[in-house]
Amino acid sequence: MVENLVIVESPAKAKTIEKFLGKDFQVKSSFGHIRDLAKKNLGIDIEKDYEPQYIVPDDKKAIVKELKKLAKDAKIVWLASDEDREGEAIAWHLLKELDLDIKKTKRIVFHEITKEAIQGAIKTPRLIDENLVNAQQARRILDRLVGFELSPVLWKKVRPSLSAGRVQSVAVKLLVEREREIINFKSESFFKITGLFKTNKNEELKADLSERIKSPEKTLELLEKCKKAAYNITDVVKKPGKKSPSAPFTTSTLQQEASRKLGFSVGQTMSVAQKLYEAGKITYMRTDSVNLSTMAIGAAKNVILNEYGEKYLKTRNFKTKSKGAQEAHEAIRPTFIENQEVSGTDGEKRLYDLIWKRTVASQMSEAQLEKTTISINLSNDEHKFVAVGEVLKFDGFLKVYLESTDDENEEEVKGLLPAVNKGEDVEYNSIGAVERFTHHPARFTEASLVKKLEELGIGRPSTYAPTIYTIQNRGYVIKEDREGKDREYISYILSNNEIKEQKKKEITGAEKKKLFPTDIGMVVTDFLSEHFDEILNYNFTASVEEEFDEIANGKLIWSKMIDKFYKPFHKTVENTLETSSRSVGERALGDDPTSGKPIIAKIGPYGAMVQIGSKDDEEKPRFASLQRGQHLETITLEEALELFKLPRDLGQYEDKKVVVSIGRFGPYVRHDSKFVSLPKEENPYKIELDRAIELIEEKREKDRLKTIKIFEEDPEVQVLNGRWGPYISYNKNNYKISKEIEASKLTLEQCMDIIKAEEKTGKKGKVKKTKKIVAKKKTTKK
DNA sequence: CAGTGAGCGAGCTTCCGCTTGACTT
Repeated sequence: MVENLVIVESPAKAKTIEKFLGKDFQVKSSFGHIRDLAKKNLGIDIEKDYEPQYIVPDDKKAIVKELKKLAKDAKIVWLASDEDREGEAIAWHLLKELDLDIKKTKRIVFHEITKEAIQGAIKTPRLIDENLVNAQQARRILDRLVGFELSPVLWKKVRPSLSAGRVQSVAVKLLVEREREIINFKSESFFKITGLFKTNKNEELKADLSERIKSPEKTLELLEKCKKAAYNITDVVKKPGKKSPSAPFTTSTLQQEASRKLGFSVGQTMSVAQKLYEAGKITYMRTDSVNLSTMAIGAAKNVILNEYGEKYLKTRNFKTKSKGAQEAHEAIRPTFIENQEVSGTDGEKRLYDLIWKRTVASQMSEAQLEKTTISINLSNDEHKFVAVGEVLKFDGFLKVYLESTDDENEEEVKGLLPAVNKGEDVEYNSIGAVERFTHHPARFTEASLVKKLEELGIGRPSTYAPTIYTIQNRGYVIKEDREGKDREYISYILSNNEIKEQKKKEITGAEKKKLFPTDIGMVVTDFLSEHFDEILNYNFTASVEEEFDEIANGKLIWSKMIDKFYKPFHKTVENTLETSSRSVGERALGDDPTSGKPIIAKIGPYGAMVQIGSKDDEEKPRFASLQRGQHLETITLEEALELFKLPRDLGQYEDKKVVVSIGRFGPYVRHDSKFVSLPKEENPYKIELDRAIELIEEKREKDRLKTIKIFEEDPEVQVLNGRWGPYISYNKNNYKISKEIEASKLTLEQCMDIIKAEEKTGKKGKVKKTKKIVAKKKTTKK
């Protein structure tokens, strides 16, 4: 029996700490929260002053049972969860659920995982801070009330299974607003004029005109002047500058840099970091702190002195800037900064390398720069050319690490300029004017959205990645690449006293791994903004956080705070359910020229669609789904009319009609009540009979190859060849055949055995996971 | 692999923050 039981949140942490504490201490992990609100009836008793109903979730039952037993046997139980709101609540739940005797229970906290810090914590135990626990309960209850009252409104007013919440709905709103800014953005063109000059030492000097010029006429006018002008250097200014290293990584900055430098999704970053953490290679990866322990700074100092010398050393402490940071952990850093590399997968190595460099660089000296600005005047015009160069005088931390930026406008690398003197004359070699265009605000990537959320104080390090996943999973947002479009632009070149004009082409607007709001994401955001403006407001989280702080300071009673929010909120929910109409994002596009009926775009039961006429007309309305790349917000009447050109009758084949149309699985050809999907490169609006017949024949051939065996005794049982190898089809269900069996030799009896065997095991294990899919199939089949 | 439509059916869906595995496709 061990006298002391220490409970922390993470098992990896437990393992490390156990080593520091010696034989009398057993360290166990709670694996995060051990209780949560029940899912039935909100899990909150509104009538009883919002009394929470806590239960232990199924996947936590085993760990609770084990901890309970160990706690019973221990003389002292040390609750060592993190020192923040959630950590305090975990300690309190443990106290309650494990039924701990308050006299033998002690609450301790530490900020860094070192022997001294932990032994120090053991010497200074305290009581559980009930106020802080209450702040957490208020947070939890508020989120449940918002999520579980808002989501059902969406099920009734927009579409089933949708979700809304304090965090996710705001994340989607950010994307929707940005997308609309982009849609409404009007790009303007201007001319960027760059001169290549020759100094009297025959060196080349590149300089840009200090102003943009809007019209081609004005540009040409200026170029004409340039022909005749004399050029003189009127100014050479040298200014020292410096660059400082960024703070060590937090969860959010790690996600951003891994996205920019390694191309990782935020989910990928977190799972690779988790692996490194579990292997003891880095500190905890879910943190909002930029703080390094004194031990870590000491280790970084040694590394820098050994590797780069004293000139490169400058230790510092960084301060957290982000809103609502709770700083229960250190920044993300290598556990042993001496280790510049680690073993592991390619991803682990690369992420570790990034963390190592960022940590070490944060304790290095600034880079020293010299910025040179050279101005060149024209003898016959007010405009002037300016050349800016930057020279690195001392690299400092840049020797190790340079943070990248989200800025997509590839700025030219400024380099060294030739040595020139004020008053010196130069001549031009050539002067070019290129038409450029103003750029719409950038679309969000997963990582830049996390950055924005963090700035607004919405969400926590442990939820950034799951939130990004949820909004994609619910269909509010899609991450994808989009192809750019061709754009023409004009370019003039003046050389040898002659101006030449060229029309050039470039590709613009291409997007890679960007987040786009979907039609449903826009409709839901509009609906929520209209009825629940308060919750969608970017400041909502910040303002409730202030109140949580007051609860934590004992200045506010949590149930009062909840009541003040809930009463009016609940009224709005009821009001909205009663009075608002269904929201399908309806947009009128104009009238159909043939029938004169109005054409509208809206969300239908199967996604975005266009419709001619309405339900109430005598004739049934006609429907067509929007195609990939088309959106409710932007589809035009012309595009809609195009969609109604289907189904198309192509003619006859084998005395039966051949019809091409688009169904829920994409474009298809129908012939003799059989369907053939069109391959991607075929266009249903243009395909002709000959090609359709080819496709029909191809499909027939494939079907012939598909069938391995059909049993005469029972034609329902078929052995078929599928995408993943042979399988058995029976009563519209499919059953896999294990690899050891040769499919062509199966007998009917053997097939039935396989079917029976799978139904047994299938029902036990699968039911839970496939529930959703089964339910969906039912509704779509009928 | 199979499936190619535009609200009757029964019952389900959902939140945010703490933590890791156990599952396939």
